[in-house]
Order: sequence, then structure tokens, then C-alpha cells
Amino acid sequence: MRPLFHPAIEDVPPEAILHALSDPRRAAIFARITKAGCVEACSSLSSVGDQVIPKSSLSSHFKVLREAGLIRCERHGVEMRNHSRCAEVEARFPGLLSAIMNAYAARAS
Amino acid sequence: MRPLFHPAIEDVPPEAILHALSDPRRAAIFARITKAGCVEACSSLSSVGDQVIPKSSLSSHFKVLREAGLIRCERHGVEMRNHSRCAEVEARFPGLLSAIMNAYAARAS
DNA sequence: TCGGTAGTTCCGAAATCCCGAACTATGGGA
DNA sequence: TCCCATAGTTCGGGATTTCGGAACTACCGA
Repeated sequence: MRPLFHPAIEDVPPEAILHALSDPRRAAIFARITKAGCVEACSSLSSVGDQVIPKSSLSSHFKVLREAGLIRCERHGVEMRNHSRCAEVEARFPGLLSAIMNAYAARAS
Repeated sequence: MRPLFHPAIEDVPPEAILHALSDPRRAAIFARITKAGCVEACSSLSSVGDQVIPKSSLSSHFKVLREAGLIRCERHGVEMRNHSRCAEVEARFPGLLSAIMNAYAARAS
């Protein structure tokens, strides 16, 4: 399989990031990847909270996050490893990601 | 005309704010209202940048911003005054709005 | 080579967005 | 009071986006 497309962080417009994280399930997926540093396999997070996500939907969520410059995906054998690009995003848009993730965390409580 | 519906800021979920501001035109409208403190009339910002926005679209953009708790709209005579609720949003989701507006400002440069 | 697991693509249904046209609301004359 | 002009909302339909099941591809181990 060809290497997946990842935009340079300078090419990512702010609206792409906001759009990607304006879906609570995508935001939850991103939070798990960021917290874990690296999540192996989509299937390991095939459910968010108590909600099951069909794998075709999951695949498109990963694509949105990837194209928004939020994660980097590499195939390792049969499974995928997803890394958060939060350091790059932080460098380009300081404070953005932490504010968004804090906002979601605030609602949860 | 009945007073418009404005949600309590505690009832606004973070995804509503992110969704509202994930459209660059809405973000630009919100930026102008926030900067000006109070913008009179939708028609005074019927164009964003060099882009003309039809008034039906403008009306729905205002509705989205209003229902996301970002602005407060009051009719004064025949025209509308729009106030930013950024202080309330800041109290609930600290740093969120400034990070988002900075992100858009960073792209513009 | 075969079988199983991991993800992607395809495609039709559902939801959402967009904007012109018609409508409603308000205030200012005459 | 009636009529007009201005400001904004609602309606309707076409275009775009999202969703998810089914079929497909990629990779590994046996």
C-alpha cells in the first residue's frame, strides 16, 4: 500500500482543524491518540465511550484527522499506528489544541 | 417579533462552538462583531473580505453563531445589534476563543 | 497458497448547506 | 391611517457532505 498523504503543517488551514475536531467522536479519537502517544490499530478504538463506530466510518474519521494535519498514520504490518502531531500543530497554532481539548474535558465533568 | 432564542452558556457544547467557527466566513463575522463590540445591522457586514454573502446565507450564519452562544442579537427598530458573548465563552472555555481567532489571524499573514 | 485480520473503497440513503424568491416586521412619512 | 422602504427570516430545491453496510485490497502466519 502506498504511503498515506500527510499535509505539511503550514498547508493546513485553521478551519480544517476546527472542522475535524467539531465532531465529538473525532475529538475523542484524537484525544486517545494524543494521550497514548501512539495507538496501534483503528480497531483498538472502534468504540468511543459506549458508542460503537462502524469501521468504514472510523476509516473516514482517520482520513479527516490525517488531512487536517492532526495525526500521522503508518502501516506496520497489518495494522496502523497513529501518532498525534500535536507538537507541530502547537508550534503553528499556539494554544489551540489544548484549549479545544480542555473544552471537551470541561463538558465531560 | 419575539425575542430571539439565546442558549445559556452552560448549555452550549464545545462542538457547537467549533462547528460555528469552522467556517471562515462565520469566523470573520464573529471577529468583526467582537472587535467592534457591537455591530449594527447584518447588512453592514454583507461582505467578508472581497466575498459577497447573500442575505439569506448571512441570516443563517447569524443563527448558527447565536445558537452556539457566541453572539447575542437584539432588534433595535428595524435593524439588529449583535454583541459578542466572548466574555461568557471565555469564562466557560478558557483560552478557546483567543486561540481560534489567533489561528485565523496567523493564516491571514 | 490459503485463511484471517486490518483498513479502504464503493455506493445509496440521509442529513446538511447554499442561495434566490417570497414573506414578515418595523418605522417613517404623507 | 395607509403605503412604502428597509432589515431580516423562512421556504424550497438543488448541490454537497456524511453515514454505514457490503465488497474489496493489503499483509501476515501457517
